[in-house]
Amino acid sequence: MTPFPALSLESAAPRKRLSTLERERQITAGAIRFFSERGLDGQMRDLAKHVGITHALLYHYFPTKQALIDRVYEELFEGLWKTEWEQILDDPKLDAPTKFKRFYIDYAKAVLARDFVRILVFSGLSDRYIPDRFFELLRTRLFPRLIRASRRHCGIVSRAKPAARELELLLGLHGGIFYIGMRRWVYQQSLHGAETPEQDAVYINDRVDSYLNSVQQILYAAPSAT
Amino acid sequence: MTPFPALSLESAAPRKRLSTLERERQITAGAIRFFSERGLDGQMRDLAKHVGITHALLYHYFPTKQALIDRVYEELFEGLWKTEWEQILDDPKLDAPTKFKRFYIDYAKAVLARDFVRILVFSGLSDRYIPDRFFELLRTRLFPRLIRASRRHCGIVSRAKPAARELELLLGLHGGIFYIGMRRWVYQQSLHGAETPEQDAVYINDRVDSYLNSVQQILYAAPSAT
DNA sequence: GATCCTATTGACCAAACGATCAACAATGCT
DNA sequence: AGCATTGTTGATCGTTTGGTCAATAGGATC
Repeated sequence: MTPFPALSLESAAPRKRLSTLERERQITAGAIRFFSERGLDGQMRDLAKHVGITHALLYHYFPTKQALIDRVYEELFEGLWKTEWEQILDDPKLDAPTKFKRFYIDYAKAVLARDFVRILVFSGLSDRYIPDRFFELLRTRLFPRLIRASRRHCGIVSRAKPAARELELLLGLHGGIFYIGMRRWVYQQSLHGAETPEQDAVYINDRVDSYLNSVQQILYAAPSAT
Repeated sequence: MTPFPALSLESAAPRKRLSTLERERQITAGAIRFFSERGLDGQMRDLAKHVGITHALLYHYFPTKQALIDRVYEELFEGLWKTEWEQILDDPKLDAPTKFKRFYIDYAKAVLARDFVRILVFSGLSDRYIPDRFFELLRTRLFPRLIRASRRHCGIVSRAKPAARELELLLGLHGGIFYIGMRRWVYQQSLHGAETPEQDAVYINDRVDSYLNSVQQILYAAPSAT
């Protein structure tokens, strides 16, 4: 498949003998790249080539393939969630549009990254380890805050459990933003030109405006719609 | 993995000798189910067990594994796109909300099906065969019509090529709807109770309303927003 | 520069994998 | 009933795969 057996990170053949810590980091980083590309079924020998070592060495650092995958999961997850986001969403001085936009623009930068999106989806299709943990975060730390902000935006103070329609409309926004990552890193369909964080911010702002401009009317207006 | 070697479609061990056509259909149907569950890396022997035959018989009907996968791709794609959808969206007598809702509710029933969603994503992560073809459909037959209906809804008659922001806001709606399928068939996170087509319709209607209620103001109003 | 420590490797194993083929056994035809 | 057709299987092949291990060699310490 790959034209060259050795590759990217290394120039050609860096020979040998790194410190344990350094090599371990190198393997972990290489594994994240590799498994995000090939999937969790990627072969250990291919990964070894990718890192520039023998596959036997992988087993010196990780007792089993699953152990390495677990490490990849850890590495990918840790540092992903910024408590700073919760501070933004809890800040009583900010209005809803500001909260949503600041949060989602930064969230997109962290979460819509290639390695995370692909491994999230790979894991979803197999062991579901990442989605289970990730949605636990969203369910407990994110969605309640966004619902609260949405309600306040509409002049509602209730702290009642979100209704299904409330949550679903929010998930429409959330999923619409995640769809940017799906198209970019899974389908690899670019539909239109430049893909910079600045452009993403424009699109995210529009999506947020669309949600906040209509949520009042759709969910909390007197029962008579369509 | 699976508790029973033989399974679903067959009662126990249906012995032998089906007509060529019948067996081929059985294999194809089984392969769709099987590959949508295990991914395209699923083993031929497991698939054979799943269908209730020997894996050698698979090679009697399909010369190679790839040939079978190609067949799965075909089968999954054919009959998916209903020209009826284009008729709805082209009908000058319908207003935008009706068009969007009728279309997306029916579209969701066909496209957000388990097998299609999972194989779409599996394929996206590997050979991208399905996403490439599917997005070609969306790009040429769907999005232009939805943009046209959106513009008309806003009192705009231009037939100019969609601007990036126009298309992206629409993709926010589209992706938000597809997200229902992702959560259901990939992440398998059910966040809240019942998952019936009727419930889906409610959520889809809300999403469509949210988009159409705000698109005018966001995209086509005098330049002064936030 | 000799010595020790251990990071690194090549060779190897058993199971799994896609693929092949000669032999077997239903079914239809006469 | 007998025969030809062909759907079906068990055995087998060559390769790939995760995993093991004894032997090698690079670097630090003295």
